[in-house]
Amino acid sequence: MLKKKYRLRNSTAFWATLKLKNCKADDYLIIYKGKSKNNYSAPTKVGIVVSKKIHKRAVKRNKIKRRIREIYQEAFKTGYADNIKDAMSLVFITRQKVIDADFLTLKKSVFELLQKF
RNA sequence: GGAACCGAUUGGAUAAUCGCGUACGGAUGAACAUGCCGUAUGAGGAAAGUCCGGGCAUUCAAGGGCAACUCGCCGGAUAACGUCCGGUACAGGUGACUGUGAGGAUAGUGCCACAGAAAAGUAAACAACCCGAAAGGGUUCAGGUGCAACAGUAGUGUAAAAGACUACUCGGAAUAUCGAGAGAUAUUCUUUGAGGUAAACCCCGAAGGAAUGCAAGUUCAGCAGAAAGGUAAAAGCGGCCCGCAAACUUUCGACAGAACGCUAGAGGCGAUGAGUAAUUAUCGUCCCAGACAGAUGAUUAUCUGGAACAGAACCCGGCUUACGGAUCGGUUCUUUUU
RNA sequence: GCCCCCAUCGUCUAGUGGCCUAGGACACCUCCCUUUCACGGAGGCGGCAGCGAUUCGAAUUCGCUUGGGGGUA
Repeated sequence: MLKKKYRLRNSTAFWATLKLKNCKADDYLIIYKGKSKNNYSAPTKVGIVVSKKIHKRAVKRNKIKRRIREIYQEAFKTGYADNIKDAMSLVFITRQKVIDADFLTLKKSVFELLQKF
């Protein structure tokens, strides 16, 4: 899982990232990429949005969040996420179909989207 | 052997790799560290719905009254409750057992469509029977209607009938006994023995300050104000009134970071005593999440099986709803054998 | 998280417990009118979120569930 420092935590940062509209999408996810960093040592912060419309129950929403974090962590290590390392922030917005996706298809989807940047 | 009923417990485990929150400790280092390492610990029986009751906090003003709200067989338990336990009555089931929003309809008002003579008045305007040439008079049992029609069955009686009378049953009242009480049983009297609806208004009884909810509130830091209205009357103060109070009110704009609140509690577990039980007293023992874009996951293997419902957000006690299985205890009915 | 509100034809809405087998407008379908379309006229289709309870009787009263919407820094 991601540590606290790697997470995007306030709503102004979320809005700043979303306003840039630098995004890629498929059936399951939309990924927004934030501004490039000034200071290279600053971390790339990640935010995940799972709306209540996707599923009513908190358990399922939490599970989706955990899976995406896990996948991001793996992508970061294996080098799939190299081309977003210069960004200040990254926001994952989930779409309706994500509730049907299992771990492997979600993983594939995230990796492909990250490569597009 | 089969079919049921009731209660209780459990709510995945183990291993491997990678990884997260909180607390404490350690090493490097002047500090800083997207820091690093170690140890401990880390979601539920419903954490859910937010339907009740409390604690806690703030506001209102010191108080009084009204309105409104809530509950409703009896007794007990509890901090409190609309909850729980035990009992009563009624209803359902062969039974174990289960269910019940279970005060009052002569305190009053309203409503009871259609049908029906009539839907609650000292009732017959359809119809039936008797008398009479007719007009009309007498009787209201049975019929039909309807959710509901002023007791039911059998007889006596009568022109034919009718609680008109008799017996039994149901209902009501009184008295006696039993019980803490709701009530139970027995005896006697009674046909003046006059419907339903209060989850319609309402009446009676009982208890409780009210409102707002931790996004309550407290502290620190930071901060920016502008325009309009108003001068003793309006506006303000928990719904209203009595009353209180004495300078602000409205609109627009800006800022919204950190800490406390925050988890030792009407706490858990065990033993003994009291009680039918809910519960409670004493003693011993344990410390068991505290986040703030919000921590328990991913992959693989095995275990009968690709294991249900589902994620703490100030904290407790309930209720309700969702749920794949597994285990234990008690009880009933029925069949067969002895 | 906390606190509230709502649910009636495809859409927008009426609706005193019985007159409701739920009314109206627009939309849709059929027919008439017109050379044809539109307008107009006649007719039709189609609904009380779900499950229980109270009541003789529930869209309406009560409880639970489901699905929407709003407020609150």
